[in-house]
Amino acid sequence: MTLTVATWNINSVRLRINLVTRLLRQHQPDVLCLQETKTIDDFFPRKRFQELGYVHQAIRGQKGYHGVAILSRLPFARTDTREFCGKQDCRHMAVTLTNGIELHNVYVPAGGDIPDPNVNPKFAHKLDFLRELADIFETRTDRATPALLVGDLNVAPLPQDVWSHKQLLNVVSHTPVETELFGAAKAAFDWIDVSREFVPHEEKLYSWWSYRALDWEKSDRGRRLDHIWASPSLRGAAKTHAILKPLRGWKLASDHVPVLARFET
DNA sequence: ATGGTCGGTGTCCGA
Repeated sequence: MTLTVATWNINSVRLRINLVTRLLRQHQPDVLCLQETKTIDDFFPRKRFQELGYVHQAIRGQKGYHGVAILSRLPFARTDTREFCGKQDCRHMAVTLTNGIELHNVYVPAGGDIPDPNVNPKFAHKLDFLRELADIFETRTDRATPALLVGDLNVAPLPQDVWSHKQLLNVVSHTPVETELFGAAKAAFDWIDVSREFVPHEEKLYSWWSYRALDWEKSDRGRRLDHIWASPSLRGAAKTHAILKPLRGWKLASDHVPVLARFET
């Protein structure tokens, strides 16, 4: 089995379809997981992906906000979507490939600005979402199933996943309550943090740079919000990994860059 | 300590 997977918060798939096709041509992943597609399914540019060989498509979008999609050259045995926190927003899509790998594409709520669930319902939603993410896999008994969980998880868990650990401890995405719940979700299925299998914890590693910087590259105030998790049954299977930082410099860039990994068993 | 920029259901909301 070989599988190359890519995840990218695209921040409007219709606006950036040309960037997506450039990524697919250059890197040719088998499967691409998108978040923040920001379109209803009727307007999703299915044909553009079909033309590039990504004929297997699992799409779940809504008007204006959120939205996830899995575009694949490999066929699906099944597709599934979950409504986290009892909400209808489109934040999860799962497929099982015919090679047996189960793939979850997740878009965790950003959580708003104020890191207090008592005054900020968006932050409360984010914490609930992370708890549910832990619960789903905690209760699963089929630990042998090869599985991947990728997406914009909107948490930078490690001190070196942000430009300043100290200055971001009270900033949503890096608060202790978030990183603890993130850790619990990760531990619930013994998920492997694939990016950190390749890059030591002591090294800075980011996948997102704010639009608000005058010069994103010069200030380099990034965060690692986008993740690829692999189940323990895939330990050692990840052979290559990349976070495509140069794409942040593309014209009309998303504020997130793609994360890629290649698995071989 | 603050403000800064994006995209879309656009003169507001979510990120």
